[in-house]
Amino acid sequence: MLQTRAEIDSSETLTERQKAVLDAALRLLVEEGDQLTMTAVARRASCSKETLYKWFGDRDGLLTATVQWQASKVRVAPVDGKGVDLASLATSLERFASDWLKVISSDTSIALNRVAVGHAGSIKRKEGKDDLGAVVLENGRFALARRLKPVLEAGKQAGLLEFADAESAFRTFFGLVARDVQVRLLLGDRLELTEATIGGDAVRATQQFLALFGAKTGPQGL
Amino acid sequence: MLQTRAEIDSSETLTERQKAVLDAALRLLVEEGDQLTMTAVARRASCSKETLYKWFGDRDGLLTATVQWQASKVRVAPVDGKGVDLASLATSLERFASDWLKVISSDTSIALNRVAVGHAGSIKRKEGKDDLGAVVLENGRFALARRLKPVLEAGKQAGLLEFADAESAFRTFFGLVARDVQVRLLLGDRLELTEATIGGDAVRATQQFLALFGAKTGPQGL
DNA sequence: TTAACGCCGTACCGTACGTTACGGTTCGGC
DNA sequence: GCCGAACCGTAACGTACGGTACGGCGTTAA
Repeated sequence: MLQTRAEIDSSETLTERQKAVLDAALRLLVEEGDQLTMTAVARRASCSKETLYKWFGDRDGLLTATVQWQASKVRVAPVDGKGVDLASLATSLERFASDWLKVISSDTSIALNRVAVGHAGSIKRKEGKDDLGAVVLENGRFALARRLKPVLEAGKQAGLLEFADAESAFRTFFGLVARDVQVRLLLGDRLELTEATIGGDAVRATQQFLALFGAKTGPQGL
Repeated sequence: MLQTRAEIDSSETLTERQKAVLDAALRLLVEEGDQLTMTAVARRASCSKETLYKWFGDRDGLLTATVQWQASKVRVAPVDGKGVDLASLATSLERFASDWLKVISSDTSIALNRVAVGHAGSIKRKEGKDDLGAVVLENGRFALARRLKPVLEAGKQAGLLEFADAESAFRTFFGLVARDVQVRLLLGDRLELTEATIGGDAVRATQQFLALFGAKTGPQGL
């Protein structure tokens, strides 16, 4: 009974106790991987299974609520694209890139994406049933696009960027930032991203993006 | 030369009957998703469960054999980077991009990657135990790198490309080609890639890559 | 002909887990 | 102090599935 499209902010409709339970489920998910059993959650959260079923309906409901709960916690700070010059635009892009790399390389994100991918492989869900993959996509890749596109548009208005389609430009930026990182992590590849490498990758991706979509007007070489 | 462990080429050591069984498992994997039960495989392949266990040891062994069997089938044609001029280089890159997009958007690849991702989430595997994620990575992303890098190096030798690190250049190319496609597909996003869009994406990714890494010598505008 | 062998089909076992049921405890309201 | 609601802990139930055992059948070979 929670959400279909997952619009409602979880932090509103949940009691503190329920949030604590979902936090426990989240921790368990990160630590134990797919071994997320109802008994384990109940034990970890010091609550009864009966309560779990009353609150979340069934295992799928618990999973969905957990994913949405995590999603409601990572609302990233929106970057205002007001004073747009090349330096501030680059800074904004680097910030987005860095934030995104941190997100997709976090244990929580990896665990959640693993669950959602596995969930998408089950065919039982009827049309319109809330599936975890959609929730993760909506709060991950699509949320990023929604926040980044205004910045890109502002850059275009200011004559700093040139592109026909913001969606296409965003996807290129996405590719330049993420490259093979997410898939490798999901497949279990060790690949520790330190603060330094993330920062370097963010700068590199931003430079490449600007090289591809930066306006050719003005005296910028490269 | 393909895998780290499990070097044996599947097509060599398997009998025809065994290949047929693995094909049945593969089909079942694509159709039913994670509902790959031993009983279902036995029924689909018209063999007994006892035979499955004798041949593949346990469920994990069957899964691994299935993944490796599929991997042994998709040996992509190696592109020879001999006569290197800009046009042939671009054609090679477009070919790689197109092939890769076709692979990652195929039902088989999606199903296999889903299984491998789920597998990577289970923590029970002792160090060195063959895990599906490594096999998929080795035959996917890393195999692509092994085949593409010689082409990149040849382009560099011919003065057509400029880069310091082939690995880094490859990863950028990878990002420009795949962008968000694989993650979205794994998460269940509908996203049909037609022959036309794949071709267009391959051309775009190649142009962008050449814009970033193409040598600045000579009269090439963009 | 018959003995050995490989494999199919199926029944069977043990276990893990989702789900339900129930007794006991805490707590707010009257 | 009493009642009811909410909740905890745990036992119990049903099922699905990995894994094993066994009888039967076709094929090969002595």
